[in-house]
Amino acid sequence: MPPDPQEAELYELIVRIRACFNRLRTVAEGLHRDVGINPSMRAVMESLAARRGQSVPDIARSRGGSRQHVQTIVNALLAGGFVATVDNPAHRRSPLLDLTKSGRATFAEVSRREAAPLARIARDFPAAPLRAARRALAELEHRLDEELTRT
Amino acid sequence: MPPDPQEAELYELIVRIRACFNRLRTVAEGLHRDVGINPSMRAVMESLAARRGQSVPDIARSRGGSRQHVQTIVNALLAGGFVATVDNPAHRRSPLLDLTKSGRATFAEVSRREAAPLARIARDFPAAPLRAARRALAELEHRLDEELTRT
DNA sequence: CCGATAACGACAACCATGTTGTCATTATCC
DNA sequence: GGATAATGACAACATGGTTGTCGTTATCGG
Repeated sequence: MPPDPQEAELYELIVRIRACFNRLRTVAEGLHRDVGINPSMRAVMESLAARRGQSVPDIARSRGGSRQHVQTIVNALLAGGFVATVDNPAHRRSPLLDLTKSGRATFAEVSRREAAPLARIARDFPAAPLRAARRALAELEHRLDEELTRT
Repeated sequence: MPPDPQEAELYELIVRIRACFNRLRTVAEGLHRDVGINPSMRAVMESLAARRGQSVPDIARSRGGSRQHVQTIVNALLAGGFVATVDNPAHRRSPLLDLTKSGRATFAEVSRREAAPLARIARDFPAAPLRAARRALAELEHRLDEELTRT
């Protein structure tokens, strides 16, 4: 633990971020159990829910992942019938993707499942600290980006 | 995004937690590059720095991980000469562990490396929101634990 | 129009981190 | 002293990726 109080406070916040992240991940895993998708697949479905008709490289670019990784996720989604291909007028071999009816239903189901825990946790959560935390983490995120782009 | 403003705020906070976590992980990876250890190994070393003379199951219990996983980490630490075994008077086949001189030096080096980014980020960070964020995340952590122990 | 170049799908090979299960050995408890 | 729990060692597997390569397909500059 750093001696400087401000740094100690930041260090403690970082510890909390890690602890919360791990718990959030565990909760998210529970949400996705038994619906045939995992959080990665859900993230890609979210991209397609926000903007339909994207190709695999489109999704990879918008999400920052590798093209190959997104491809494997999309392949799993295709195998599960959650997304379907649509002819791409701009590229013969690179089809556009869209959620199927089943894919939309599964996505909605996961969203529905997460609503209850979210409401339970948000209920009576002190509003002002919540806002402050969101803003502080946005600032921290920004500073970490600066840290990462240091040459 | 949930319609309720309070839930939306919480949702946004969760998004920020994930974003910060990923950046923190990337920064941490940079800190460990070229010193021969990874963050997992460092965590075990931290346990040993805090209390020397623990056995593998001791560390596993205190850190919540599986015994086998800690064993693989400890094996890597032994192979790298970062920790050494000490005879365990209470168990012939389960030696106690201790950081070697090299292990202590490496641990100190990583700690030293992280001091600079920590100080840069903490510098001029608004103190009140930082405290509020730490407290809010502690509360969130607690509520997530309740969520996870729901039957 | 044509050639170079970039982007694409598909596939394989890895890698890292961590879990789970099993076995023989060793402590511990009744 | 005998049942039971704890331990090290090892294998198998799961997950979520990355990296590299290949042949094909668009795109852009001349």
